[in-house]
Amino acid sequence: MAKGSGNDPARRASDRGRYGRLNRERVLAAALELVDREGLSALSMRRLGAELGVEAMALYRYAAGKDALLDGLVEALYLELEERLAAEAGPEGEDAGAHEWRSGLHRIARATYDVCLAHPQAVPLLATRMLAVPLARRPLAVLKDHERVLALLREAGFDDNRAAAVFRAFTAWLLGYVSVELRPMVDNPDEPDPAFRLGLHRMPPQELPILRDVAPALAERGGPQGLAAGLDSLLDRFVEAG
Amino acid sequence: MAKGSGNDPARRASDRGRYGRLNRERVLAAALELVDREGLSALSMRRLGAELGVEAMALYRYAAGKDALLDGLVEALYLELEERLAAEAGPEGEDAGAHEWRSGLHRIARATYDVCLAHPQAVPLLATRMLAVPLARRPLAVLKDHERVLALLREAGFDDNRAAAVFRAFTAWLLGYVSVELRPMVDNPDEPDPAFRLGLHRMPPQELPILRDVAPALAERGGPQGLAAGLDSLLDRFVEAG
DNA sequence: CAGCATCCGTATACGACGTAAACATAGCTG
DNA sequence: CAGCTATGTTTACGTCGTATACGGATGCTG
Repeated sequence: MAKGSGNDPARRASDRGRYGRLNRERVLAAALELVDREGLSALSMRRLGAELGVEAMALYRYAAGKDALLDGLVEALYLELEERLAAEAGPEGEDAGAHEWRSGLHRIARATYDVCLAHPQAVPLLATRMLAVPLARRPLAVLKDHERVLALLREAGFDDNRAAAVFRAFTAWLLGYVSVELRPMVDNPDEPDPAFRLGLHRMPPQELPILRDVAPALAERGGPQGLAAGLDSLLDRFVEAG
Repeated sequence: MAKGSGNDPARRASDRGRYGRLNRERVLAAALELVDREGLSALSMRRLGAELGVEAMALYRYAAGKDALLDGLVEALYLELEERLAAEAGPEGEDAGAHEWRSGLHRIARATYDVCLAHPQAVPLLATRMLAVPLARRPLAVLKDHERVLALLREAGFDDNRAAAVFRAFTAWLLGYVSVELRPMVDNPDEPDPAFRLGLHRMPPQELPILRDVAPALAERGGPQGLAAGLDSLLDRFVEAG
């Protein structure tokens, strides 16, 4: 019977069959991939374990619990953001132009937008975990993003209070914008008629005349331009005229 | 043994002990109160049932399932918004000034802000359910809020596309602003020293120097003024100069 | 009032969930 | 090889959402 490491059934996921199968990075990557593929509600410890060819309890070596795992997902998103920012800037030094903090904020906003559109199913986590975790307990990648934004603002000469105000406006706009952008508008994607596709027949006809008219326009996205335009508006008055 | 409607123990909630104990309004009110008091995670069908002196399954007569109940909570928030708007305007007619659509948006924004601050534990629902429910399936009170905003914009002469763009910016800013405003910053409220209260000792000291400095300022709130200022910025460029 | 349909809350049960605790085994260290 | 630590498994418990079947109360019809 070959005394040892027999081939139990249910030893699926990885080639290197034996022991060092898992690590935090792999767990988080699998979790994010699962969420992207099947949505947040499909993410359970058991399911994620199965995805990795492992029992649920094994995951507890790499995340203290489900909440910590969700925070890990948030961290993964911010790590992806960090990657994108690093890749796009290339190995050249920082762009230290005179008023280039604005373009810096635009770059960060745009990259965040891209990450969110790449992982729409995970975006609710940004809102919910942010509202659950106090500043100092946020994942390191999140804090580094904060640091990056604040560094731009402080270099531009804002004092703490002014920098904080801009930071809040920047974050609010960015978070709100991607949330609105990702709201599902279509009720039945297979329907050819636009009104039915939006499911407008479900809405009370009398009470909502304007909404019915505007709904098709509402279903359009603002895109990155909308993001940038609003950001510019906020920065203009909030800052230069501050 | 009194053959019938004996006084079982566990007949707590309401005086009129008999049958018509429940209705949708009561269920939703109890749910919102429970969430306000103990947080979203305390809201389970069983727990809510107990709160009303009823078995969990009884709730299914008033909400098709847990998700529908959460949507009902969102609806309750928007009904409260509606009340506040009605109360504040008084019985006078609509304010039909020339460019008063701006003040109309400000009034709605402010009232929404107030409702959110009154129910901070429920705010994550706004983000998550909005990202889960397509437009046409949103609760009626939500749609009526949309209608109200769009009516202001259409009366002001915006065409559909322009109105939709302003609507999206308005919604994004509002939602993002309250989310940022409600983020927990304090790690340990009992601590007298501000730095410890924020839990700054938990953050890596070297990598986040600026964040550490700015954190106290970041912990301040923007308040209603911040909301109004940003909204004005957005409306200025987005609209008048559009 | 009697009979009956209808509404409303209960009882019971099932499968999935998060996770505590004890355990077994692989691979390193001496 | 002996022993230690790191890693994954097993088992178990309590809670969750909810499908289904049920019984008693309510209100309509005669």
